[in-house]
Amino acid sequence: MISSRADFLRTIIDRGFLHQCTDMEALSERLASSSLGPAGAYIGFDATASSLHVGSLMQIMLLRWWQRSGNQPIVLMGGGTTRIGDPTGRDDSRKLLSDADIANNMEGIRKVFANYLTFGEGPTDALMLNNADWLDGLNYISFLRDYGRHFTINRMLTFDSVKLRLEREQALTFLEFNYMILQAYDFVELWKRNRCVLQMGGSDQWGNIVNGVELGRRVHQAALYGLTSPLLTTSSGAKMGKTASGAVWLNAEMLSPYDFWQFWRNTEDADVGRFLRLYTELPLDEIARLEALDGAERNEAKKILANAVTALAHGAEATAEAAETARRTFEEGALSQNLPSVDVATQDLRGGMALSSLLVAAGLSASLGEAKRLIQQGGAKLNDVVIKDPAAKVDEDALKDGVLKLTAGKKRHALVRAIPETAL
RNA sequence: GGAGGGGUGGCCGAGUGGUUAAUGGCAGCAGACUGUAAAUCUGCCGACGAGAGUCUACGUAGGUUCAAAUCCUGCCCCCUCCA
Repeated sequence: MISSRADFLRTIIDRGFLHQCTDMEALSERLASSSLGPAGAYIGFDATASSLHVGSLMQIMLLRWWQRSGNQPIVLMGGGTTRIGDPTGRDDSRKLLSDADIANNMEGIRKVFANYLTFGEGPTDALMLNNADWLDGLNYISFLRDYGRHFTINRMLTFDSVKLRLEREQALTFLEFNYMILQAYDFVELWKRNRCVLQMGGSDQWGNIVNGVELGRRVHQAALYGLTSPLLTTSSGAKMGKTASGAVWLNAEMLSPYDFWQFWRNTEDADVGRFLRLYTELPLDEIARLEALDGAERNEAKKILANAVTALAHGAEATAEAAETARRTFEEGALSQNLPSVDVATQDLRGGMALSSLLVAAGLSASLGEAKRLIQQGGAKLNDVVIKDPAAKVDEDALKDGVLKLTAGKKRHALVRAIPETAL
C-alpha cells in the first residue's frame, strides 16, 4: 500500500504503468522532499466524445495513484486544444467540433472522473481545469513573442507527430502544427497556477510532453517532468477499449454496468495479470497468486478483475448486481431480472410476434435479415431453448412472470418484458 | 493557372458495358471444440420479403444504351508534377 508521495514511482513501475520518464531521479527527489509539499500532476483529455472509454483508463488510474500517494491530480480538459485537434498518430485532420459539442462532452467526462478522484479545495484534492480558460484569451503577437521564439521549426519538424505526416506526404495544416506549442504552453501555465510539475500521458504524447518540459525550463527555469505510459493492446493485438459493438465507455449512460462487467470478464487469459495490475488496486502478491491460476480456474481471476474494475467505475452496488446477473445467467442458466431489457406491449404478443423482430427490438440483431440468419445458424434461443425456424412466432405463452429471455450466441442475453398497453 | 492520377460495401483493395449485391483480405456474426479464454475448423456476412422476388448501393448531378461501378458531360473532393 502506498504510504508516501515518493512511493508513487515505485508503485507505477511495479504495476506496469511506466514507459518513459524525462528524469526519474530528479522527479523521485522532488516527490521525496518533505519541504516542498504535495506536487501537482496533470493529464490532458480532449473533449472529443461525451464520455471516456477504457482506452483512457490507464491514465485515469495514474492520476488516482498520484492522489493516493498524497499529491494533487489535475485533470485538464482540452476545451481550447480540442478546437485545434491533435495531429498525433493521425493521417487526416480531425473534424472540428463546435463549441457546444465541446462543452457538452466536457460535462460527460467530468462525471467519469468523479468516480475515480476526490475533488475539492484541499491541497491534494483533484482539480478539473479547462485550457480554454487561458488559451482563448491569448494575444497572438505577445504569445508569439513570449513563447513562439522558444520553438524552432527545425526541431518541431523532427517530432513524430509532424514528421510522420510529412513523410507520408499527408497534409498537416498550420492549425494542427500549432497544437504542440499550445500543449507545451498548457504545462507552463499549470506550473504557474497550480505548482504542477509533472505531465503524464500515453506514449504517443511523449513529444508533446517533452516540449512542455523544455518550454518551462527555457522561459521560467522551472523543473518540470514528463512521464508516459505504454500504449496498451490486448494479447491478440487489438487496441484497448474498442470491441465489436463499439467503445467500452466508462459511464453508465453509454454502456451498462452489466456490459462493462462482461467486457472485463471476457478478458483473454494472457491479459489477466497485466490488467489486474493496471486497472485494479489489488495488492501485487494477491495478483501474482491469481495470475498463477491455471485453466478454468483462471476464470476466478477474471471475475475478480471484473468486480474490481466495475466497482471503481460504477460503484459496489452496480457491480454486485452485474456479477449476480452474470452468475445466474451463465452459471445457472437462470433468468435474471437485471439483464438488459426491452418492453413490448402485451397486445403485440397476443397475436404472435416474429422472433426475428424481437431479436431486433432487444438490440441483439441489427436487422431482420441478420436475426433470421442467426436463427438459421442455431444461435438464437428463446427461454434457453434453441429455435431454428426463422419464421418462428412468439406469443404470450412464452412469458414467465411477464418476461421472456432471448439469447444470441453464447453470451448475449436480453429480457423482453410484456407491458400492458395501458401502462405504456 | 496548366498537365496527370484518383474517389468502390465498416476498413484495405479487385473489377473497367451484361453471367456483378459487386473477387480477395481484414474486421464482424454463428456453429463445432472449450473455461463466458486463446488458437483452429465450418458456415454466414446490403435492406425488405415465408418465397418467387423487390428495392438501395460503386463521390455527385445528368446523359448514351435493351443493359452502366464500368462509356460521355457538368460539378465536388483528394493526390502528384509544372508555373
